[in-house]
Amino acid sequence: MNNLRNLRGTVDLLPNQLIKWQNVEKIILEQLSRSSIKEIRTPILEMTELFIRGIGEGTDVVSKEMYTFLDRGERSCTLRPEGTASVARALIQNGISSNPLQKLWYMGPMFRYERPQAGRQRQFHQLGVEFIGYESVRSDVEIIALAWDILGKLGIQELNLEINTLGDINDRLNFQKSFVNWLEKNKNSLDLDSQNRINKNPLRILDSKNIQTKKILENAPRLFNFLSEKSLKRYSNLKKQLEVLNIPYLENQNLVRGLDYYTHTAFEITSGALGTQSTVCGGGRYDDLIKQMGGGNTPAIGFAIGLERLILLAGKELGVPRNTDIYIINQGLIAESLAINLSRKLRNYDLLVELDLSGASFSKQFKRANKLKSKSIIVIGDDEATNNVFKIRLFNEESFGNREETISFANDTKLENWLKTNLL
RNA sequence: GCGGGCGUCGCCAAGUGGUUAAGGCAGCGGCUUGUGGCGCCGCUAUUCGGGGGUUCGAAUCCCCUCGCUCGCCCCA
Repeated sequence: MNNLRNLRGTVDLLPNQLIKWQNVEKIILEQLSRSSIKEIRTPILEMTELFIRGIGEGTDVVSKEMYTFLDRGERSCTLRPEGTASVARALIQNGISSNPLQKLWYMGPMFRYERPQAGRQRQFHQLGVEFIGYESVRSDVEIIALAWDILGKLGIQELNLEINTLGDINDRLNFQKSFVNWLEKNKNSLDLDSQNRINKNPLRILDSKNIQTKKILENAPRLFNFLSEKSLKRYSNLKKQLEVLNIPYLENQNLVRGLDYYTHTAFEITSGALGTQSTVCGGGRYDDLIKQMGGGNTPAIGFAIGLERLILLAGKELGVPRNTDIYIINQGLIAESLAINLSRKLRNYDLLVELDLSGASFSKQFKRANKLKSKSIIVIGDDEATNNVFKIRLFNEESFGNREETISFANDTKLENWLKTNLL
């Protein structure tokens, strides 16, 4: 056996799997286009510094999950672990001030160096959407609705939307001060991971899954109690509007999400069907990120959907391949070129045409046509080539046996009529 | 990074110390090089993830290693 293998945590997507991917992507793209959201493509490779500054040094993603290496010029490069930082960078670099309001999407591979498991790979794919320059609650609602609708268009059932608010920077700093204080006092009761986070990333302790820690946290100060009037108002407006749209949500005060840049709204969409990695969509508002990265004061909100997880959730019917409409059986030099020409003509009718290129025996070619469940076949051999005709017939159960029709290559009308009665 | 499970053909597998490593699916060839579904016949692992050891003898026992997988942490 071969010792040349793909890298751990990467996968080959084979033709039969890609049918489902392509269908899912098509549905997504249609919905994005209808929502007037424009595509942006940024490099997969960026300076390491971008993610450290954008995502935050204390985050798990940056501290232990990045695919980082030195290039030949000794520059530290990183394969992007997420898309928002790159988009922000691209906008700043290309001068967003000329158009501060933009709705953008991107789709592509992301990389995180973790142990693979169900629903988690080192190279995975995300669809990301970012609304840049929008501050209103309406934009929060629209972006959540968009994520919700994309999942809906794919026929995915039984999703849970969880929401929370993290307040603005001041709310957060006030809370953090008091929270860290409390944590220090109760340090010994916390699990080890949480103890280590006290100084690095205290907010993340909030959604610890350690049972003991969870219990102790019940008595900790709550972020919610540190929110300003304005932040609270914003949050209740969000909830009201979601209710108007009939989008069901659950409030989860422990939902803080992993990245430093979030402010106000944070949300997640999960599905029980995914097993332990249940999040299919995660997002939130990041009003300070672009300014922090050197741009102007630009509020923004976005989300990312994990495509692998989406594919797991999407129905089987999206993975069904399109049937061959016409299989062209051909043999002999002249027949070959006639066949190629005919296949081109037929494809103009948006038919799926499979041209046999093997030169194998007729019976072999028939068997292949049958294996592909082709709806019809065309036969061109020496006899036909000599007379400048081809034979065509349906190839299903009922038409078993010979009921061929002979059509001249010059007689396009007859061909078109046959197609119209039988295939189109 | 830490736990659990597993590694026999492209896929699913039998085999648990004794001459040639079942079988099924898929694939390829033939019966049938001008007409497909069925059937029949044949071919496809000197080798059991890799290395070392025990033994007269190992896919089967032991050690190491690699890989896959599920879970923890965390995320998509």
